[in-house]
Amino acid sequence: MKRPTVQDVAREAGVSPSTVSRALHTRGYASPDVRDRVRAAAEKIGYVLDHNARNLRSRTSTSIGVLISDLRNPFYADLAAGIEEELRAAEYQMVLVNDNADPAEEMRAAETLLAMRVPGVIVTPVTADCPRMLQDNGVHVVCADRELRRSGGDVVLSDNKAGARELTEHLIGLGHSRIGLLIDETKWSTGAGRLAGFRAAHVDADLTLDENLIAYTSFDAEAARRTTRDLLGQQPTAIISANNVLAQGALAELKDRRLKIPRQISLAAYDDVPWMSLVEPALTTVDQHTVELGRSCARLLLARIREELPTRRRIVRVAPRLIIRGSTGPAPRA
Amino acid sequence: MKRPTVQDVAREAGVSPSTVSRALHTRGYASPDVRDRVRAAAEKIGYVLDHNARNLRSRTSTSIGVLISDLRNPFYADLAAGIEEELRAAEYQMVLVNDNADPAEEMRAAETLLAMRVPGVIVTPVTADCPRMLQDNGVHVVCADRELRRSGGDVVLSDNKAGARELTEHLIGLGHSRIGLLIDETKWSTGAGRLAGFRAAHVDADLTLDENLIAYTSFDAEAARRTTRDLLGQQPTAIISANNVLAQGALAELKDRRLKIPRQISLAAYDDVPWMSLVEPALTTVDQHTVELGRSCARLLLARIREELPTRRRIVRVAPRLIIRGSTGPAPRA
DNA sequence: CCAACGTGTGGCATCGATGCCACATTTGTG
DNA sequence: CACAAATGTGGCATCGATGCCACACGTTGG
Repeated sequence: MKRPTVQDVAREAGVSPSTVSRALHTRGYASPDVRDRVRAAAEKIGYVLDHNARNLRSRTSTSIGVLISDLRNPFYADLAAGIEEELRAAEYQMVLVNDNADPAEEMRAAETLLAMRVPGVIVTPVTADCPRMLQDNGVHVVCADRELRRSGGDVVLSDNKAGARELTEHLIGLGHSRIGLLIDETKWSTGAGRLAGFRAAHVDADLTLDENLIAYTSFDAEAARRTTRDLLGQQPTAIISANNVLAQGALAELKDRRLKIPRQISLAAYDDVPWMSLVEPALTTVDQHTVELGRSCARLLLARIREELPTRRRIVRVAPRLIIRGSTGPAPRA
Repeated sequence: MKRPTVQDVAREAGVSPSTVSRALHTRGYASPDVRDRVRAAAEKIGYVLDHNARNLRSRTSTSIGVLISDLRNPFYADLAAGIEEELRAAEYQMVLVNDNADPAEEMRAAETLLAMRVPGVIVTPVTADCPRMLQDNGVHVVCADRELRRSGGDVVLSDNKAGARELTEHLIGLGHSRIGLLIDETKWSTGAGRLAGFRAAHVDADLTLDENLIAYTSFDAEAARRTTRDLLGQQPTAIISANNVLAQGALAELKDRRLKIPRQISLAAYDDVPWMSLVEPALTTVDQHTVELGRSCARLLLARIREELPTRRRIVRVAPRLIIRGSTGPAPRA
């Protein structure tokens, strides 16, 4: 299977290969007349640019690496969709890799991306090693959704603290004073921020927070369900789940116990995903604008690649939005 | 930013570039001793292969194009996740493009993939032109989820007819004789198959199907909702929605009307997605094994690329599975 | 003891596009 | 009208890895 090259187009159009290259792909001198002739010739013989050759010669690439944990989680899917949309508009391609939140997989993927000579990578980092290694090799990095200490690279985050605070305030405003928080991790900025917002709202309202109401669990609906069961022993009148996966477990447990939401207990979640408005009652949530988060990542990365940004590290914080639905209501009387 | 090349490794290890290439990447003669020395040298100076150079020279690539409609739809996300999983295991990369089911976008993406010299593409085709064009250019194509007439290429499908038939039989078995079908398209094999299965079940049960019960709508939850409203005028005792998006609309409308599911009306859907088991009552569905569908696509494509398959076009049909949940029950008495 | 062989290594051209420079041609200016 | 500047075009080397061939060994068998 032999495809035509610039040489062939040159012969067909009666010009030199250099001219073909200029006329078709790179900007630079080429008279309108020649441009048309070259374009016609290329069209006629079915010429298609070879990205590998171009990338090799010009030491660039229009492929961008995207490293996420799990495409099946709507959060990551939305993020990827936003990224892809923006990249496509800029004539870039997205190389998507699932790392299953496994440091080894993440590192392997990063090495592959290095080999592809991608100019940039967007990653929801598992380990600081990965972004750092990429940067050490001259690849621009944007960390999405979380910030790892000393990982380097630009960052795009949801303003977790503000979102969690607002959500908690909403519940406090409804008279809840024993609010349970279901959370999986607090080492990354994501969980840490949400926890901080939760605490801050208590402080602001002069409420002492019973530490037993903070229920640590693992990133898994089934585990969240068991943890919810334990948490209910602490007699909360409302539960906040720190992300969409944990919310599934919490909801399952509450329904299983036939607890009336929100009459007997309120439920709310960080990270709005579609099913949350389909269940009955629909869940009060914090919408992270995940697709927009993805778009921001891509825009930021492209700006970096084009060297339009000052050297200084940039941190973009996307304001979340509280969506009040039916799952939160006044605290029941004790 | 200058990275080490095979030349540098060769110098470091005291061998020739050819030997480095053989020792590190290609199979071929290289004594264990030299292999180790080369590996050590590469490690030491931080050498990373350049895929562009390799691809150019060897006229291959380990990137695979994946062309889908909408990553935000869990069906496509699962498909992509399955594909990526299998590709990653085989040391291939996934270049993912959303075409928004737009023929022009699809074609543009296909051209980009040609330029990348990918050896294969997995596509949920919008137009037969796209797979055909790719094949004309020597790219292996696997069509996922649907078959377009004369599009060429291998195909991986859910056995839509069998699945729809089984689902319909389940409802007929519950005593339903007026079953509404909410469907968006019947031109592609997907919709056509589901409709055929729906009809076949009626024939098998000696039921005459009232054509007014087949409600055509567009691929959009809001439209599906309006169509459901109209469909209810035909007095169905059960509704089947042909995919997960339409199911959202149908459910919303039934809930809005405060119809008791399944006491007053049963609801079922083709294409199981997570929210369907979270709502109350959980939806009876047909699980397409979407992730496995994706894996199959990737395996098939890789086998093609490795030329392990006979020339003849292959059609893989993945058997779906009926999952009975709470949303379907006995037909109400007339 | 020498031919035939197997094994491991190096040399060189090559994949296709493009950056850079030299040069030809046209246009503008004093 | 001459000379400088602007505008196009072609030639050639180059990006980095690898396929292919030639060849230098050491081994085996007649």
